[in-house]
Amino acid sequence: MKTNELPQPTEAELEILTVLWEQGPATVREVNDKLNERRSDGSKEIGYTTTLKLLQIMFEKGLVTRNADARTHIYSAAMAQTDVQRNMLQRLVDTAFQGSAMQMVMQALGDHDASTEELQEIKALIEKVEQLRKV
Amino acid sequence: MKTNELPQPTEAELEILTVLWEQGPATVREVNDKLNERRSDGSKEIGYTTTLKLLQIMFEKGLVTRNADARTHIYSAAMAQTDVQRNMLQRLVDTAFQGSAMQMVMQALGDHDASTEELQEIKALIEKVEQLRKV
DNA sequence: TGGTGATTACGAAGGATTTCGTAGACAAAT
DNA sequence: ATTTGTCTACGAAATCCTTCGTAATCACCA
Repeated sequence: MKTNELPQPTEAELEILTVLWEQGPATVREVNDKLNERRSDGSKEIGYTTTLKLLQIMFEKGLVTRNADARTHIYSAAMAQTDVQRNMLQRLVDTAFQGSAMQMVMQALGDHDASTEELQEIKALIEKVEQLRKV
Repeated sequence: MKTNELPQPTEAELEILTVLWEQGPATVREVNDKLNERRSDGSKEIGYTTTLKLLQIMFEKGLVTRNADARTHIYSAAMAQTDVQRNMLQRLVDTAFQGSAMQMVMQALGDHDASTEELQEIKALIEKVEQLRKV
C-alpha cells in the first residue's frame, strides 16, 4: 500500500465507497445488495465476485479497511467522504478549470437551480468569510 | 462518430483540448510543443506521434474537427470550453456529491480562498437570481 | 458423515487509455 | 534525381479498470 498519495477512486470504487459511507461498515454481500438496489435502471446486475474483487483491490490500495477476524469480512471506508470529495473537486478544478475554483463555483451557481434556502446558506458563508477578513 | 453523447474527455484529451482552447486551431506540431512547454515538471516529454495518435482518436470521437486540405492538418476543438466544463462538473456532482451541486459549492467556498472581488461577484450573482425569483 | 450453500482468493478476459515505433507519402533542397 | 526532413496512418505494447468463472475453504444441518 502506497503512502502519502491522494485517493483517486475510480467510478466503481466511488460507488462502493458511497455505500459504505451511507451504511457504515458492511460485508461484501451487503455492499453488493445495496449496489444492485440503487441500480434501479435497466443496467445489468453486478455479480457478487465483482464486488468482492473490487473490495479486495480497494483494500490493497488503502481505500477501505477490513476486519477479517470472522470468516465473513467487514469492510469500512478508510477516509471521510468530505476528504474524498475535496480531493476529487480539487482535481477537477486543476484539470478542467485551470485552477480557478471560483470560476467553477460561478458556473455551478449559474447552471443549477439553488433553492432560496441554499442561496441564503451560501450568502451566510460568504459573509462569514468577509467578517473574518475585516477583523 | 457517435451522436448525442456527452463529451467525456480523458485526462490526456482534456490537456489537448485546453491547448486548442487557448491557442485556437493548431497543427499536431504546435499542440505537441505547447503540451511539452506546460510540462515544466520533471515528467517525460510527450512524443510527437503520441499527440498525433491522440488527435486522430479525438477526431474519431468527435472531440475535435480538422481541416485536411493541406498536407499538414489543422485541428480545432469541437465544443466550447464552458460546455465541457459544465458536463464534467455535472458528472462530478452526480457521482461524488449525490447530485447536490450546492453541497459542492459550499465545499469549494470553504476550501478555497476567494478574493474579495470574487466573493462580491458571487454575491452579485446570487442576488440576481433572487431578484429574478421575486418577480 | 456427507451434502449444501456462502465466502474468499485467484486468475484471466475484454475494453479503454496512453505510449511509441515503423512505414509510406510528400515536399524542399542540394 | 537523390537525399533529408516532416507528416500521416497504422499497429501494437503496456497499463489500468471492470467483469466474472473457478477452485478451495468453511459452517451448518439433515
